[in-house]
Amino acid sequence: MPTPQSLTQAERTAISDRAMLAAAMELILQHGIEKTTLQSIGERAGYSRGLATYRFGSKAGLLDEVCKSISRRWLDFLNERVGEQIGIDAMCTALDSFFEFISRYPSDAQVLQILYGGAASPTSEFRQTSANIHQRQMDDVANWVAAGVATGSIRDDVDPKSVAAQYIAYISGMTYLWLISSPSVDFEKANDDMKTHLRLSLQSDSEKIARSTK
Amino acid sequence: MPTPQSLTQAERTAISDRAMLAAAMELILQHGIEKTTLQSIGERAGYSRGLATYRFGSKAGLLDEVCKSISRRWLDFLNERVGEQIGIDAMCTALDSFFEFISRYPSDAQVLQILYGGAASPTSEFRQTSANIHQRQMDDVANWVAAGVATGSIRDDVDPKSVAAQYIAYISGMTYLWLISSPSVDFEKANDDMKTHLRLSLQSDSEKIARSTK
DNA sequence: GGATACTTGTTAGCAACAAGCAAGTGAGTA
DNA sequence: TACTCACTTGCTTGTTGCTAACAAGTATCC
Repeated sequence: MPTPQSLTQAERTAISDRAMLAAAMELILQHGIEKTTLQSIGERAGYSRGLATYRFGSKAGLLDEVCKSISRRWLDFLNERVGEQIGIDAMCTALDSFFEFISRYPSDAQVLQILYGGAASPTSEFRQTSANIHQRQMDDVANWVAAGVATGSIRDDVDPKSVAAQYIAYISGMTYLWLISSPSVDFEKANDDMKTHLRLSLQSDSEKIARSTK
Repeated sequence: MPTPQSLTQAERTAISDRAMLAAAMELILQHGIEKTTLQSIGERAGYSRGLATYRFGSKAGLLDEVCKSISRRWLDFLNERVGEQIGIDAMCTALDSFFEFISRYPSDAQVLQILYGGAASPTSEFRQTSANIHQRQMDDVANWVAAGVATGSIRDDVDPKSVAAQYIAYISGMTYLWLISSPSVDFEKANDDMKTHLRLSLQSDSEKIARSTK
């Protein structure tokens, strides 16, 4: 048994793991992916130059973990807010949530987008991770749309999968533009306009009447 | 003066330049950015291991050139097709053109998207290039929208810059999704739906009547 | 003869792996 | 319960091959 001031093996790895993921995020944000070295990550986390390689196997393995770790936080954040909503309401809430996430945790959002960019390279070992996350989000949106069609709030001639692809593409592209040219893109205004356009292009006629007579 | 079978200095650089850019594209497509070496580019182009470094100064310099070279082809392709169109017509034609470009020159489109991804990294020396290209495209779209508003075909309560950002974000995001998960994204169908949604959300009421009575 | 395209020599830094060290763990014994 | 000793696991250091980048040299053009 470890003494009070000592740690179990599991605690030691948990601590070093968190320290290294945090260090990796800082360094990626400062210097980008290619100039972030496994050596600097280990040392900034307070360990030796070799620990990052030992723990994550390779640079790609580490980036994959950072990617998964941030994605998990984002998906939890999103689910908390969207809850059981469906249809256009869910899509609008998700847009608001995304803007809130970007405002509250800009570092997380920036690093995630940088990693998604790196995942575009063929043979990138975390391309699959990015593809899975995007696919999962598209599936969620497609379900919201399908449910909206089923309950009559969304026009029945829209294809849920196609709308979902457009919606995720919009968010992904908007985040990219925000990252590479922050000042010239008014994310919040674009989101507000997007919500208007979502209603204009997806809402069923009956729903339009119902909402206008309120 | 060079003999018939010999070449002028300008011709020599033009030839080696083209050969290296082509080699770089092939290698990036096969192995991704980080596993593409300046040595392999020079050698695949039929030269020594050092020429790529000598000509482009650095790896970032070379990637920047590849990025600019493909972007130029795409923008020419687009301008040929959109011509003097404005408003929703220009936006729809641009969507069709983009799908045509991706279908006819998939390698160009893939490499360009891979490079845009790499440009997301801070300190990436071609981040500015990507920002400029995206900004220029957004400005063009904003002008189309503004012209559409001016001629009455687009509702006058839309903000051209905001719509332009959404439109470019959609194309950028869609290309990313297409790159990382080709089979599950039906680009053509999404584009067709997008054209419908553009009309539903942007078209002015007078234009809707005019088109429906045709 | 000078300038320009291109090649070869060299160096510092990196990822990745292997071998070693140190701290934690758990079964057996009394 | 308390101690021990073999074993496991976290972590560090030594090393190698590869790469970008630069400097110095050679060949081709002007």
